[in-house]
Amino acid sequence: MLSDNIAVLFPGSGMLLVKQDPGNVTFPKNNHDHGRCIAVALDKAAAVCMDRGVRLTELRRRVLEIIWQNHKPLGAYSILEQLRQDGRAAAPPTVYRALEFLLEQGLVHRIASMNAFVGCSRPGHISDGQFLICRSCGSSTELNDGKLEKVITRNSGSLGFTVEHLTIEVSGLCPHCRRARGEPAQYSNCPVSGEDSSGTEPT
Amino acid sequence: MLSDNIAVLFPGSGMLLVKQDPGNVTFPKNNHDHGRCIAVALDKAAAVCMDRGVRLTELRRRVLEIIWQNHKPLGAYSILEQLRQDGRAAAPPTVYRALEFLLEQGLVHRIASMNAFVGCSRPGHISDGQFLICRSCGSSTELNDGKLEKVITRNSGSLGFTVEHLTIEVSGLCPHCRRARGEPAQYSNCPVSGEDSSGTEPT
DNA sequence: ACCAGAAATGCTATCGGATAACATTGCGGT
DNA sequence: ACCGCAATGTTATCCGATAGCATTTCTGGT
Repeated sequence: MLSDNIAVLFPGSGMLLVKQDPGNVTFPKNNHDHGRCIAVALDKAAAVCMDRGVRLTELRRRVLEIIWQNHKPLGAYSILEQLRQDGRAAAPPTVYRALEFLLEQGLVHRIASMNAFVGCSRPGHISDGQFLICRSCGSSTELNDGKLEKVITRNSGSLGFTVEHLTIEVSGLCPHCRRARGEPAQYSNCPVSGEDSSGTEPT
Repeated sequence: MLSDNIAVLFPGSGMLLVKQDPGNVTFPKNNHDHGRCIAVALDKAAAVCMDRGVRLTELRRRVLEIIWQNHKPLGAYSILEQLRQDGRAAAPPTVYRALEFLLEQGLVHRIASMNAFVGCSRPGHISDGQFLICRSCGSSTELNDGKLEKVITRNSGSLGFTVEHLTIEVSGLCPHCRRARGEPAQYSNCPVSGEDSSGTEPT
């Protein structure tokens, strides 16, 4: 586990010490200090960009800030709308180019199942991550389970398939929404039954 | 492993014996008998629908057939175009309603990362499946790894998250395309390094 | 300080993906 | 034959994404 350092930068050194996002250690709590999430994310982003010699322009920074306004994946046109509310001239390419940059730098993730974008909780790390997305409140949590990625890569490899990119998105109910519905904690209420495992190598 | 039975139907019994899709036991070969894939898929679909008392209309059947013309996920508007080439009146809702039906019956899958649709290799089974999609040739293979689903469900559950739907899509290079590029078999050329596993319970 | 080239942004247009709302057709049961 | 409902046709509209080109802004070299 990482220690509790806040974004510390060693420019040009290729080294970067970052802090775990407090909102993502578990599922984001309704009452967490989200201002801190934003501040940390923007700090980390500045650090990563400086470290890599790329430019976190005002537009890009602002788009990142908009995405980080909460933990819910946000559509490109919602971002566009907010840019316009800033009084800025903006068209779709404005947003998509900023997003392209942020994706390249690993500062945001694209949630394919929603056509939306969410802040990366571990910028600077190269990983596609896994996402738990609540269908009720829309919040998402990023996991980075290296073991899971290895298992998939290994099973794919046994079929001769070379993995380049993983999309793993889980939709369901987060603990808060489940509790709000009076449903008890449970692991078994999943329609995805594990009835077999054909198609993959036995482990 | 299932025996090699071809689609056998017990109408109304709730039981259905189906054959493994020969094109999907491994990654689809370039020279496999795809006509058989199509015939089997359409037979299975008819069986599943009869079994469930739902109607596989001519339109729905045709859309399924179009999707099964190969193992490459197909966009809704490509389907639309082909329907029109049939001389049929068609607009987007025509396609999307047929797709909605086929998805509900588990006859096709939606590939979120491509906004496209592909035939289900195990119709009648309830599973989201996992997909290996070649970025070079576009072909996809469906896996159904119950263990993988269980691991994800369990890890999510340990965070209090109830899983309802899994999206697992892997993009990369299929064995045929990799070979065509002269790249040797390998498991390690994956940018998704397993550097850690923060965010999930240790197993 | 200036200039040239490159990077970033502005802008227009267009395409693909998806759905809402309502009209019409067709099928099954009585 | 009639009714009711499921399925399809039709129109319109919205969101997501990108191509292509013009303009501005930044950066590095002199």
